[in-house]
Amino acid sequence: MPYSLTSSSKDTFNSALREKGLRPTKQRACVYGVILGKRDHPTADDIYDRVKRHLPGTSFATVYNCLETLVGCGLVRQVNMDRSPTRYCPNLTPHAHFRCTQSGKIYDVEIDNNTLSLIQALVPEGFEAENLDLSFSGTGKPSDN
Amino acid sequence: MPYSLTSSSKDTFNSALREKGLRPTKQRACVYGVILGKRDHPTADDIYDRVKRHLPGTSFATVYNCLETLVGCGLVRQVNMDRSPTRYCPNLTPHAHFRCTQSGKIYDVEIDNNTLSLIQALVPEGFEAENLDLSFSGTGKPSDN
DNA sequence: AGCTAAATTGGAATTATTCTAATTCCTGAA
DNA sequence: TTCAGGAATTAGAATAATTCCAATTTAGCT
Repeated sequence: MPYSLTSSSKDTFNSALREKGLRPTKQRACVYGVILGKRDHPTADDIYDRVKRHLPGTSFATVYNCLETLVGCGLVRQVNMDRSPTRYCPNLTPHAHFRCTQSGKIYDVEIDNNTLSLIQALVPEGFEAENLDLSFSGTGKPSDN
Repeated sequence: MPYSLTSSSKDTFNSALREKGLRPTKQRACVYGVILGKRDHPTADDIYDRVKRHLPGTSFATVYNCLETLVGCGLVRQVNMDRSPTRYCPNLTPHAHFRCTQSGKIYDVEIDNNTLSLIQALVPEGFEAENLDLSFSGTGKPSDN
């Protein structure tokens, strides 16, 4: 049973890939689907497990390939926290991350426009920032412990 | 010829370690010294090379151990940019980092107090941030290319 | 000086990720 | 519709950064 995307996310998916001349394969759709389906900032490993439930033959290399492709198409974001395995996130709005050092859980943190523009203004003259990463770590919700 | 710290940084070093009941060994002093001596955000590998020039017998494990200790004492900061090797920085003031994707160089970026407090205010109710990481990547100074 | 815990050492182990070469799959031109 | 050629996937090997481990050395007390 291949993973089924909703028709709206399938459109997003198809056009993002076609725009880059890439093929919307079932593996890519599945990887995208599992990331959209459970927005818990899964690692490549988590994603591999979930994808295998839908497409049992899928290899690790394919999961990594698909993730790279999806990131390249702007469909998902990579979230790197310290040295821990990379996590993936379908939230494309500008936002920060908070990691609870006790539970390891990662939460999205909204960035309001005012703060966002002040942050962007930190970049010195002559530098051009394409990417910004903001993350916090500390103790999270009491329910995490 | 063991690395010699200036007397003021030697004081900082000694008291930071003593405060935690740790010993100010020559390897630790040397690792701290090379990080202070060339503030170019070196990797563990870079640090290893530099330390070996002063204390030839030093092992990789020791460099990692020392770095962990120094970070734990608050003498240096770890800088993680994406998946690249961890870098180390003796600048303890609140600051962000900018990585030039062409040259790989990392620059410190000051954060003014106003922006800093707005960033801290992003952390939701009930969460307690101990750490904040802000980094940019993009094209840096023309001289880098 | 001698004891004890802390630190260092070299090398093996681990872990996430990337690479490689072979195979399979799509797509579009004939 | 077939088939050629590029794109994607696959399994497994390779890599790179970091951590672990057991043995040895060192430093700071008594």
